[in-house]
Amino acid sequence: MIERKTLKDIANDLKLSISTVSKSLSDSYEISESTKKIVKEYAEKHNYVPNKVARTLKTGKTNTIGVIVFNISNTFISQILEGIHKGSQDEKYDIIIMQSRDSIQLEKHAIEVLSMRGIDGLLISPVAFNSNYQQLKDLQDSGIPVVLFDRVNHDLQTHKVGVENQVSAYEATEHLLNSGRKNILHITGKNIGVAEDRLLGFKKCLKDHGLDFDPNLYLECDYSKHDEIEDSIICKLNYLKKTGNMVNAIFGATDDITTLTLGVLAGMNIKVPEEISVIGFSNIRIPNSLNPSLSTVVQPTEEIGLVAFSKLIELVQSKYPVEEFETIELKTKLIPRKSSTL
Amino acid sequence: MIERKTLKDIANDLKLSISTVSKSLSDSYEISESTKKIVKEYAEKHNYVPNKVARTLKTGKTNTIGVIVFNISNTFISQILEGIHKGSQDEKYDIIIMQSRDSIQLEKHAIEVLSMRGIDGLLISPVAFNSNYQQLKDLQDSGIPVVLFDRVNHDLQTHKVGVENQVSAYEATEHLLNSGRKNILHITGKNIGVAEDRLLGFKKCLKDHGLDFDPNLYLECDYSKHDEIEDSIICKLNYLKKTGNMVNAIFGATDDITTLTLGVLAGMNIKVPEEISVIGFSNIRIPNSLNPSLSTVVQPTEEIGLVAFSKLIELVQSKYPVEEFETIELKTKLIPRKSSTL
DNA sequence: TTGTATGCGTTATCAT
DNA sequence: ATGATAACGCATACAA
Repeated sequence: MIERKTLKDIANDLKLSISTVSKSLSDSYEISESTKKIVKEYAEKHNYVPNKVARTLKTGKTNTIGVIVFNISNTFISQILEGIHKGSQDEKYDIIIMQSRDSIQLEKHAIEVLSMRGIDGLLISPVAFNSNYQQLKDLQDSGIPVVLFDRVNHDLQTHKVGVENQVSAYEATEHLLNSGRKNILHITGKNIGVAEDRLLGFKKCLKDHGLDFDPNLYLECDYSKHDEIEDSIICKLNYLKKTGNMVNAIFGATDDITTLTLGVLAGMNIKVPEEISVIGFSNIRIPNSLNPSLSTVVQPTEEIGLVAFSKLIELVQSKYPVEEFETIELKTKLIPRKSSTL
Repeated sequence: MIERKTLKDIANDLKLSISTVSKSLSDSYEISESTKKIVKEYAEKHNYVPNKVARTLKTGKTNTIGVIVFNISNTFISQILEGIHKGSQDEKYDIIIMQSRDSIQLEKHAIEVLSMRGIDGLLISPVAFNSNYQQLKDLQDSGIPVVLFDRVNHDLQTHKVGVENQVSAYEATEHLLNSGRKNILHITGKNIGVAEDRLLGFKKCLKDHGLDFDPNLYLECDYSKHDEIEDSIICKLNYLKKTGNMVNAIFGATDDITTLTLGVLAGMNIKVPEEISVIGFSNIRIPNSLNPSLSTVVQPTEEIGLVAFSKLIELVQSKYPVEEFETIELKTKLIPRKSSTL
């Protein structure tokens, strides 16, 4: 077992003082070139690694950013994380990722763990509207900036980075209507911070096309009970069938819901798009050819991550408290495929 | 801006000593119940959060595990991370994830960053055979245990957690052969730690069926140049076509390669499985119905993560240096679909 | 039962 | 140009 060298060790070995060694390694102008050279070479040779923990304790800066998402293995999320990661590498920040699994309790716990451990800033896609508002506010007040991404429907005053939910939903809906499908079931997540605007866009589009929104053609799934989503979709479809109100299109408001819906339809032996067209927010990355039955609203996930990260760093590095916050809405891309264009 | 309270602050406010406060909060037997009560209530009220950085500096334990993977947004990897995360939550460990992007240089950097920051252990899926051997060895020697997962073909002496690569490849190959496809192109990654065994299984199966391995029907892609993989596949297929040696099946040795191959085939307008059957290692989670053309070898990703994590924690928490290491090979599942069963 | 003092490895301030 | 020393927040051995 080899112990790691500290400044003290090097100082002893070289018969120098700790501060001389420290300054040499940080290339201070106070130290002579010759001494610097000796110290640096010695450090290199014994591969000295500075203890970041000690440095953090001293400087108060952790060079770490906390990220809270509901599930890292979700395609959409992992693409955003990719963007965050890219940003972090340029800026020499480390990233600690925690999962909320769409539970307010776990989200709270994640915030606590991160705040204990010490972070310079927090990126969060909150579980629900105003979830853990007070904790996030306290964090901000203690000097740790917070930036919201993806699910930005939250009262916290800060930068928010998401997509044009309303517009995107409007366009997707219009696409369905234009292909002749007028009975559209809207499936969404309960209280998840993007649902509201997407529903608004959906409704607005119907209205603009002279159609009424039918509350029966609306299903809200509980994300915190993820396992039950499929069942509730099946249930809804069966109910509609039984009441002679079967739809000819489905609008999936999130990545998860869209994918699950397709699975359910396949399981029920309902042909897509012949019987039911499907359009949905989705970022699954598979070749078009593999996935002919799904028209998608694609979000610029990596960009969301990158932008959110850089807005956060802006706050972290700003010398004075920031008062003016931005809400950034990135554009999405509508990709029509066979599922909605018979 | 509200400052966070420290032990010192509480001690001052309560006219107690720092150590009394410290001991109270850790429920020491030395402190009277009444004092403990006062301190705890005060701490709770001002929501005191212990400074983990300081604690780490003192105790030497970070309660953090480093994880190095080549790409977090890869489906396969993110599923493994999910498993690691699950394990870590039970054990109260935090996870720091770094990406190597299949570059030995970046992998080295990741190891350095993690070791600077302080971790109690490292989980790594190495870039290549013996990549950064010395750094990992040094880490081990300095008392930070390392566990390898996924790509376990590496000389480092430690626990290794992967799947039965040889057996899985054998079975997948046999599946192709049994469906009558004998001209199989094997596409794999160069030097990535799972390739070798999968190729061995492939060859063995051919041999057992009285077939020779044709070096022309073999393509090795360079993962560190990810963007070029598609081109090299296209190139290979064109070459085979030109030389009148066209295959009727493809074996994809990794998740990425398999997906890319399908994209390429679609782009070239080659019908799957009519013209070319495809079977591959793949963990993309989409309903069967969406993905009828791909037979897969599915790996127990979450289990890989969980097992790797628990083996690491075993090392982290063991009082004495461990000498006996295990190589764990989990079972995979072959899922035949239309792509290989005309 | 409570308090004092020390050190973890840095950085930074102030001598020399 | 180099060195001595204090401080970051906590845990802990030891003193009272």
